[in-house]
Amino acid sequence: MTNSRKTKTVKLILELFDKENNALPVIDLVSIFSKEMNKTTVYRILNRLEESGFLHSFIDKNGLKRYAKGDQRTSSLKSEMNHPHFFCEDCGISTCLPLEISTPSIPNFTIKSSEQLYLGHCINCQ
Amino acid sequence: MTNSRKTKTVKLILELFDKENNALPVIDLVSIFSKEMNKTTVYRILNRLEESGFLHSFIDKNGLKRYAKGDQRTSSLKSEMNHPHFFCEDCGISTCLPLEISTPSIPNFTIKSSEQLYLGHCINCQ
DNA sequence: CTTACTAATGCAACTTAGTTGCAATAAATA
DNA sequence: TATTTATTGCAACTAAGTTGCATTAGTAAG
Repeated sequence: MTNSRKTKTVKLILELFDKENNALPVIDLVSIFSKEMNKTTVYRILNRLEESGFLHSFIDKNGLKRYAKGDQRTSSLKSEMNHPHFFCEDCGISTCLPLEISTPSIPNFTIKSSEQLYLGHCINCQ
Repeated sequence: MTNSRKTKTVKLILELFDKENNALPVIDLVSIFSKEMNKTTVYRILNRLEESGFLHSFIDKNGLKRYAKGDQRTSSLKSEMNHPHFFCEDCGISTCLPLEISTPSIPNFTIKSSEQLYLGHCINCQ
């Protein structure tokens, strides 16, 4: 955490993820904070928070980048380590799923990691 | 197959996928065929070929749309029905993996389908 | 509590993937 | 061969994300 300054803008984003359990698209965060900071700043802060392990990201069904809290790389919690995400086709929310991913072994391929996205309906959209 | 004309451009794309077993990004197809057809045409033909079930698509790790042959929805081949894809982090090729996907059941979620992408190294990049 | 250093920000301009409207073209079929 | 209309080309657009650079503001040293 050497090269990391607790600026006002960083604090705002950290506060939001403190209470936000879903994975949010960057463009949504840009508009949420459009009054407080520039979109470039949002992109760069998210990038840094991912590098430092506070957030992780994935590409959703629409090709949009989403961020959620937690470190997929170094967490000691197995379910956090490399988990699938869920995407509600009705309301568009996306969450982390507390499941472990089993990596298959396939001849001719060396598999290092995976991205798994489950699509369907969340509890509010049944 | 009612509303589908065998135009020169459609034939070119069908021919390519006839010998292409990997999943190709649309932008690559656009540049491959830049002499033969407009990029709008490429997008629209791919769209139609997916609707008609000749191709299927997914979003890759970079958020780019890729197409590969085969129908994920109605195939009688189980491995073709809803399968994971592989993405080589070295050379960027992407292929379908002949594996079945097991959909987990999770309280509060109704899961309809999934997108699974495995990342690593292909046989040429070991 | 100043000063100096430099990470972080804002802004504007840019890139890249993908989309849209519309007039022109060319398959299909009658 | 004529007619119908799916398909195409083109140009202009949208939307997500990136880059360069001058300015601002955390932070740590004095």
